[in-house]
Amino acid sequence: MLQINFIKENKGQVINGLKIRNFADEDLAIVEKVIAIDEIRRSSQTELDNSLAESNRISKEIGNLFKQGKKEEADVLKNQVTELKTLQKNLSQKLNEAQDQMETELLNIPNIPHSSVPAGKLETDNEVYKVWGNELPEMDQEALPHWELAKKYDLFDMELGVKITGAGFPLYRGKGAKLQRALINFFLDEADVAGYEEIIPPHLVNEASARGTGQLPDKEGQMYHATKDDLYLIPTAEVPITNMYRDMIVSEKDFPIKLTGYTPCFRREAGSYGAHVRGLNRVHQFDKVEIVRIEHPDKSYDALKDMIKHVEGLLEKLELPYRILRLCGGDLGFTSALTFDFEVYSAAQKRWLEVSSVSNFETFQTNRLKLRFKDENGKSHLAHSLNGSALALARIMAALLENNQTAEGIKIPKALQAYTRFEMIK
RNA sequence: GGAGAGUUGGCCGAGUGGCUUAAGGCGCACGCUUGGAAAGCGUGUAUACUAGAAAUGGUAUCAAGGGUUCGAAUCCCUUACUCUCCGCCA
Repeated sequence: MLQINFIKENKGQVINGLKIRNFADEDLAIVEKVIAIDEIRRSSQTELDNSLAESNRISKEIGNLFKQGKKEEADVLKNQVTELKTLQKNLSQKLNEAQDQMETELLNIPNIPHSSVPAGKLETDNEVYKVWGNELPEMDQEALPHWELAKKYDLFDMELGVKITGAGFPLYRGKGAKLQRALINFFLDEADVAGYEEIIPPHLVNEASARGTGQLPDKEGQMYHATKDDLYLIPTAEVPITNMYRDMIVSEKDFPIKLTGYTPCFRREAGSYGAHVRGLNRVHQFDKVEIVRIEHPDKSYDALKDMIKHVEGLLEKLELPYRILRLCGGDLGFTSALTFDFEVYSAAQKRWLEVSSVSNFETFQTNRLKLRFKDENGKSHLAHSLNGSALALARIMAALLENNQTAEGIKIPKALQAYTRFEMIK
């Protein structure tokens, strides 16, 4: 959520930002609208405060009069306060309405894209920021997609998942399960070396947390909801981990705050059909190691670069060809100011699979979280929050299986062998 | 799931309707004192919104929300959380 004062003071920048996000001209009116609501909010607040100050003053006087035994004079004043109260009731109703309206409107305004975000509407307009690997691996005709490989080597079983739960809940077994666990440990160890504190958070969160990171109210349908206890299954570790700092004022010295955590992630999102959602390409439950950072506003873009380096390191150690995209205005998430997506190339499917998304939210999340820091003068400011996947397992696994298949079996990259304790899936 | 006791500032803790502008202590910051330090003394020490160029004001906040009252940390209701005991349980 943007701050109203920011919108007021940077109206042109906000409108330009919305244009990069392909807002239609008539929808840009939201900016003027929210500013107008703010005017009403402020004038109602001033009026109400003045009236409250008046009744506070009179009430004190009544107390004094009672002490002096001047009951009749006090009764006159009592009536005055009673009159003020009806006025105050109206004013505070007006104020609440304006506040609610402003909140509703503000929730509809996305984050302002960073100046480097390219214009564009579709995925195809994303800017290719970097490609790693000299050429894309070629597979011969017999190369199998990962769902075939899984059958051949008994690595995971979608049908059993259906039997136990439903579509999109994979069951990993044997070397498939071990590979999964190896990847989690590998990613966590790498994050540890890079200075991230490891967290094991709750996997269900309350409404306030879901609101804090922006899953509610706009993405309600994407989360599984345990209605009896009103808890949500987390769609990513970002939610519980970032919410550790909800309603907090940290000290400037605490920066950088670097956290990592492995959790399963649960996503209800209605999938489409066909090959691109087959196997592990899109599932309701997958594992992910997330990295989260809370940073000083001056340092957040350095932090973003650092996070990109970290994710690159992971993919290079896994020897997976990848590319990095800078998302265009049309593809950029609602809450993000700048996002880089990582895609690995799946040779057998002959397509790129998104495995990581690294974003700087600037103050968009921290405003809702009320996550602030005190500077050296004791003034508080909103911190910047960032997060990224490092990495999402299901698709990494898919690419590993496909790209490393040989006539003898599936080779495990060197960096992972210490974790799997096998070199080949046969 | 049942019964009881709680929730006050950065922390501890007093406070049963107006004398609370939340006592007192600890911590922290600054100053005085000192050769230097400690002790001592003094001053200051929350958040949000709001008015103002600023200095400085106003309002709200004693877990959260609602109510009673001219006036609520204090009385009433609802909810959340914490602790103790019982039940269930890996």
